[in-house]
Amino acid sequence: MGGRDDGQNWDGSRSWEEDIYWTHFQFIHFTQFLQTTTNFQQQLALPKTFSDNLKKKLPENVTLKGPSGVVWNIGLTTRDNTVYFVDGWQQFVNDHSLKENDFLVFKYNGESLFEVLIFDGNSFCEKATSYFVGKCGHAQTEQGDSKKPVIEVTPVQTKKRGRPPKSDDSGEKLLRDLVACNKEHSEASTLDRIRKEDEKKIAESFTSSFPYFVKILKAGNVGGSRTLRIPYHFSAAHLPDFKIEVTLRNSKGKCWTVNSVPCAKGKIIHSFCGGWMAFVRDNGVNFGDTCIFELVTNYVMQVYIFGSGKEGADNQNGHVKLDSV
DNA sequence: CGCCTAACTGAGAACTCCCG
DNA sequence: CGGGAGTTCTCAGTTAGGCG
Repeated sequence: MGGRDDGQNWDGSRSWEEDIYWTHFQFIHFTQFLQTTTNFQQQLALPKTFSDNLKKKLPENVTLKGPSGVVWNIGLTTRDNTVYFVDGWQQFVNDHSLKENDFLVFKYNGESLFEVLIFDGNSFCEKATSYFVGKCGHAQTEQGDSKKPVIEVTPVQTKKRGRPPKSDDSGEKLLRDLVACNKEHSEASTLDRIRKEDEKKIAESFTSSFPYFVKILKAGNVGGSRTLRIPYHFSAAHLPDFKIEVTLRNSKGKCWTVNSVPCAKGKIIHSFCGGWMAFVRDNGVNFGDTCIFELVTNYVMQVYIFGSGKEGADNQNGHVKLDSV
């Protein structure tokens, strides 16, 4: 994206392709590198090409939506024909711990919303912590009085089903307490909503040419029944209606064999059981951790583990573990 | 709009295995 | 042989969506 090397003319005459792009495309993307010479901690200049084509449509206040789904209200100002993010931008920078050489990808929806992806300028990979801002106590929300980020309240899933946690369940209560300790916005969301939203966001942010599913582990997955239910659609699409052995492989290449059993009458809904606990133990997986299961070949799954719910004391420091084990 | 059913999930009971 | 750990199976509960 953004590659414009064909010497187009930006002083008023646009090619028809450009005209269609700027007038008809629903989403416009651009990137910005953060350089201390541009004083990015205080403000961020929008690309002139972008603002020249859009500035009449830009409102005075816009919304930045970070990878975590949390949104920030940002004020715009124009100086010397350049549009800047100003009011609220500093908060966004602080909350995401942005530093020099990081680069951001903005997706503008044509109204007032910019969705932002954040990349580390050294590793050229996305900043994993950006997905947990505002959820693990990382965001300094109390600083910004009127510009506190807020959890965007959206329908979680088109098919949100399942039993809510019992109020007196000790395991759930423990996890609920842990989450409450680590996040600023705990009052607004039920544990299930948070979990489903997280699963959805992680699933959306994770891309693979292989089929995959995301699970945030509950206490029962690593204790209790010591099983892991595979989502219906994944089971139906990729697994047979009989018991199989699935190989789970971590990033070090170490493998575990896990029994995958269809556990609902007449339906292909698999659960991991035999061998699952060995995988949990050997990889130090705890409840609250997020696992991505990527089906790389027949019954061989690459597993990525993101620790988020465990070791609450660690997370209070703002260090979100991102270890694909 | 209300009812009904299918889809989906979590929880835990029941069962099996293994080790001391 | 008993107890604990691990595995399998079933049930209860919620909700989206179809239908009258």
